[in-house]
Amino acid sequence: MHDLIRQAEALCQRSGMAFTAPRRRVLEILAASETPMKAYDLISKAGEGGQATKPPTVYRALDFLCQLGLVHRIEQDATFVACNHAGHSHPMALFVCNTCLKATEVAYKEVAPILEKAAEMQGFHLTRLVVEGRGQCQDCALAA
Amino acid sequence: MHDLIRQAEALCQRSGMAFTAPRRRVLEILAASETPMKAYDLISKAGEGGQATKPPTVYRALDFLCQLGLVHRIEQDATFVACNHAGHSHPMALFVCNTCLKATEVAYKEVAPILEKAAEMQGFHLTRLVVEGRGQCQDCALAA
DNA sequence: TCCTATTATGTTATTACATAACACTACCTA
DNA sequence: TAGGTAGTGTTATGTAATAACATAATAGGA
Repeated sequence: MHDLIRQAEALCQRSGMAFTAPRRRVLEILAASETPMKAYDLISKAGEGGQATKPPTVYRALDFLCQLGLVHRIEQDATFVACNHAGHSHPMALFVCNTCLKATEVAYKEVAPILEKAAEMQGFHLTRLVVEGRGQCQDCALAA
Repeated sequence: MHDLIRQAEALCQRSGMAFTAPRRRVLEILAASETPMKAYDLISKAGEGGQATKPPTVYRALDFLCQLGLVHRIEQDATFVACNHAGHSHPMALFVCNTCLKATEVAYKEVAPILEKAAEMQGFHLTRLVVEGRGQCQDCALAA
């Protein structure tokens, strides 16, 4: 987890962006969470202790972190996860366990070209791809 | 478009479900729309003319139609489209044009097994898959 | 026929998700 | 030191979705 923060600092420094307090705070909370978090849980968590934290602050931090690839938004249920694979920017699918709600990242390197080709066949040029899933993770399968 | 309605009727009859007025209304509006629609646009559209239509009515109809595969929810932006390929239930990716906002459906038959396998390698058993994209459609590319 | 279970809709209210708009601060640089 | 840029703080509001409960319609069995 501290890795992630250090990585974020490095990444920002390299690209001349500021790793400011709210950005750090949001990333810390997400990195410490076992499961993807909803925006408003994040907002209240960020507000614990210190001063009140309001939606725009957190959403802005989330936008920033998503752009850097340090955080992913899971579209299915509007949650956010810290990215385990920050740095490498190959496309990642996010599979969420229906039981424990943890997210598993899976690379889909091989799949992207296929979808791009299929889209291109219909004249559609892809610029962004979202691959997500639901199911059961290993731990929960074993526990059942 | 009338095809879709007839298909819906047939589908409901076969499975003993009622193709009721609000369900028909919602499907008609979506089928007539060029682009995916937001829920609240749908709600106000459904309320035009006749009696006021409220969120739960429309959301219930949408749930129903989604389950039957007659409508898809696009997770990226929380919009809904009527399905061009109703009946066949092979998995479909939805690619949305950034310019005209129309959605293109693309089959991803070949891709599903690959992702399933990749997930399984990490012990994750997939039960639902979401594949969506953004980009530029053929018409908009030609127009540019 | 009448009871009852089921299925679906109507309605009110509320919860959850996200952003617009504007004021203010810090910092860099010309 | 003026002005741009990037970021935060704050208020208010817009947009998406559902909980909870009441009501209506219909089908099946005694």
